[in-house]
Amino acid sequence: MDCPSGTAHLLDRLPTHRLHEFTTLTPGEVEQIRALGEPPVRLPRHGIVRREGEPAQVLWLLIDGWVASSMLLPDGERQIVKLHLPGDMLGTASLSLTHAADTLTALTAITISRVPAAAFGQLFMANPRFAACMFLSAQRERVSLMDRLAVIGRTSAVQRLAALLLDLSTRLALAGGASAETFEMPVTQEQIGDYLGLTGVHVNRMIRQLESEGVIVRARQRITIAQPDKLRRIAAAHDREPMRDPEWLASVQPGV
Amino acid sequence: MDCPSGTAHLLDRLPTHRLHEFTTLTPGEVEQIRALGEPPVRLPRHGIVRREGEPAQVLWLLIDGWVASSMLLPDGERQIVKLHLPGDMLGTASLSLTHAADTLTALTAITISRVPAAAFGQLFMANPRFAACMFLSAQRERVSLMDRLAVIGRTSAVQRLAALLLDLSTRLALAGGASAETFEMPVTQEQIGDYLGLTGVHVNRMIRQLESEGVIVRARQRITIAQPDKLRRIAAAHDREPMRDPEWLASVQPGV
DNA sequence: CGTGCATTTGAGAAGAATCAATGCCCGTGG
DNA sequence: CCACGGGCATTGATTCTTCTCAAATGCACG
Repeated sequence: MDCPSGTAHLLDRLPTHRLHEFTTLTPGEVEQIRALGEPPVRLPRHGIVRREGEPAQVLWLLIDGWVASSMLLPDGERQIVKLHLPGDMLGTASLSLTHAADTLTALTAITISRVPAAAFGQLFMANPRFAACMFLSAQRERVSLMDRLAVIGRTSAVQRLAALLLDLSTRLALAGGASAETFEMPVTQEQIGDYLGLTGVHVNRMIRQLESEGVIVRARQRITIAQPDKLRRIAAAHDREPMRDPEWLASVQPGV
Repeated sequence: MDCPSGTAHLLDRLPTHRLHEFTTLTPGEVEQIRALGEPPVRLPRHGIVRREGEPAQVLWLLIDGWVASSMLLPDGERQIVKLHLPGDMLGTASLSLTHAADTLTALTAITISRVPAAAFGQLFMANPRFAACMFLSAQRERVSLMDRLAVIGRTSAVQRLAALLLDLSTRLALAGGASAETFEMPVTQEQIGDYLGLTGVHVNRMIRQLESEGVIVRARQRITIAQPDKLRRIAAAHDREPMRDPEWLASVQPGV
């Protein structure tokens, strides 16, 4: 309709599994969400989607590639707060602020579609089912952050690494359908350190430890979880089951 | 109307500053929210509001007292994920799950009012302004957790302690109106440790360090921040400005 | 076939945990 | 009114994990 750039078709590649996490949205609703996005844009690795401190009234749909959400501390240290995979919405947390709290950096070449907060907000106010999904999604992200807090605050370096590997494995499996025992990890060890609250050097030692114990196998940045059970035993993380179709959400009929 | 217990009037004491964080709700809307709550109940110190793993489709309004939201790790370690103050809603993150992720423990004697998720959900679906406030509130909590992740992952023990003291001070100030340079901290040093990812012993050493440097003064559990600027310099935390009245939220008229 | 980023390895230092003992405050019961 | 007990706070000595600094190696890409 109003898409001269010819990249709008890329939006069709947007993975929708995250949209159906709490209830199955209708095709019409999914289309409404897709329609929020501006024509997708590609960004190279290391490209910056937006920097912390910038105005926060925007968000993005991540169609392809990995993005890190990170925060800079005054003393120059960096904490990676979340690793975004395709299908994720970026920048939603900062919608609650005037200025963005996190920096969004492309870890690989990426394809994203920008969504103005106003457009998002209008759909939110107009479609309660969409609103409920976004609300529950935000709450689910809170739980993930709570889990991460527990991991970083209370577990050892190997445990943290194990938790990360398992988390990525399950999230990639949800996105791809298959069970992701082997996957690419397009991040440097220093970035893993920034994610886990460790130094890159120490991350290296922990990786080699898991490797030497035969728990994982590596070939370049491709990781294979050779002994999932052992890895789970090390990580000691919780299984979280999302609440699907709570009665109050299911009680409203889809608008279209 | 249907309040035989005689404690419903306690709901009038519910601090409402958290409800007006993103837009000023009408008195009618505030009343709708209050009406969600069942007659308030008191619980003694150490009382457990709900345990992790229990069904999650409930939440609570905290009318008075302090509550810790904590998670237990398989190896017995505890992480306190959030300290709730009066006016907070408890249990909202776990609404996205079938089983609660966190345990809610009374740190002082408390007064709370239970809200079934169904009642909350119905208001959410019926009133988009309420929904928007709850959504933004959840996103704001995410930002807080992100900040905490950065603090725990990337800063030293004193810095973490300083950040906690400042956070409590500002939150209490928001609740009470006054600038809270002096306040009661009804938590043991071990609980502070569980919150900061440290041991109680080490928390003690850090407290005494701040004390010996004259940054804070203590009398029992009463803390006075003697040198706020110095404490801020130590903590190196970010100021976060909430987004008030985004256009999309303001564009919908209050129902009543 | 360099050149530059990332990984790997080692040695020593620092920060926080652990273990253990002592002190303090306060409520309780004799 | 005072002795007693329990929960916290405080302190010291020691250990452990992780960081820091530094150097060497490896790998991909132009």
